[in-house]
Amino acid sequence: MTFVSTNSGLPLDPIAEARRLWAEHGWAHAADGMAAVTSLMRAHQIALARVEAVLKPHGVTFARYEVLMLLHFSRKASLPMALIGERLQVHPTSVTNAVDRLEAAGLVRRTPHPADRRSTIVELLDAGRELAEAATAELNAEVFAAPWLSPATDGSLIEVITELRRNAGDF
Amino acid sequence: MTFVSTNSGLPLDPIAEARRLWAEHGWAHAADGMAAVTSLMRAHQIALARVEAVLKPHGVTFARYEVLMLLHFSRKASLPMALIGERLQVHPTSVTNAVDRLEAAGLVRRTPHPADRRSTIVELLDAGRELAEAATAELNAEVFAAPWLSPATDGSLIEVITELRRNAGDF
DNA sequence: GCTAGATAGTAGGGTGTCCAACTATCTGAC
DNA sequence: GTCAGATAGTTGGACACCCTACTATCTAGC
Repeated sequence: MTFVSTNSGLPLDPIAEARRLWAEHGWAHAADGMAAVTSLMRAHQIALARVEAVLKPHGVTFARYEVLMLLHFSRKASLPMALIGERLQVHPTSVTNAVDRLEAAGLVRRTPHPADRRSTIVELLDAGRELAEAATAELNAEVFAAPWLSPATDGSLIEVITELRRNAGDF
Repeated sequence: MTFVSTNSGLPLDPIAEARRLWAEHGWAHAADGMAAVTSLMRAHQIALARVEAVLKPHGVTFARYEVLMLLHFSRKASLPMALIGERLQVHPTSVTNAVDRLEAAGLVRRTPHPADRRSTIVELLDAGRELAEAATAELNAEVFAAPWLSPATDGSLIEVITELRRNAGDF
């Protein structure tokens, strides 16, 4: 919900405007929740755009970068598909999709699980590791350590969302 | 980034784990930023899923619901395509997409702009207004006023994200 | 042992977002 | 007045995500 009344030429905050309208229509009890959800949507959009802009020259998306880093941090640089989906909290089909593309790019490799023939192991290849390291260096410098989230408040953001995730049964 | 070490059987917070790994790898300066961005991604996923679950029986998605509400709140229940994209902060093609489906569902109608023949006005139809009102009532009750965001902290969430958006030049 | 139910992965379908390119139209500078 | 540049909207393509359905395989209960 990001509405702005057209009364003035001043640059209003669309979300604050929506919250005001919500309250005006008798939904004051839900106005904060609406604003919180809408804020989350927009913040996600902003954050994702920044991350993707850095990753694009490296030839990967954030979803695929996450898979590479997950493998990079695992003991043997290899994990079953199902575990990847569980850790990244995405649907199995999303894992299939990401691994398809990573494999086509020569960054990972599918290997049959030695004991369970239903399972498929994804293995990080050298090219994938190199790309992950280079991308991480740039991501850290350009996005994660950048001051668009002021140091004081990003800790607060993490805290609040941690509570939200806990309430949602995330962990 | 949501990684969990496989050491213990305890349900760890994947994001806290990723932050720990980031710090261990000498990226402490970027660990909070990484955790903040990852938190945003996950929170968005959770919030969107809740909203979409409520809207699904009404036959609309959140993106289309936002268009309906924007029209509902406008003076004449009609707005140009371009203005919709600007207010909702999405790409023009996303507006085209949403309006196509809303129009196919008989919820809105495209009308030529009387003065500017480049422009197209989107008009809310009765069915669209009714759907928006019903969906809002349920969304308010089931999601926006629900306690999955504790009343104390959702205000804090809005504040932090407002600052983030302001730093991003959002308004 | 054998079969019912759970689990792993994939294919197909639907939706949202963005980008690049293209048409049509408007606007302002000369 | 004309024409270059800006603006509105659409089309086509790439990606991500989810859901449903389906195959293959494992596991547990009888």
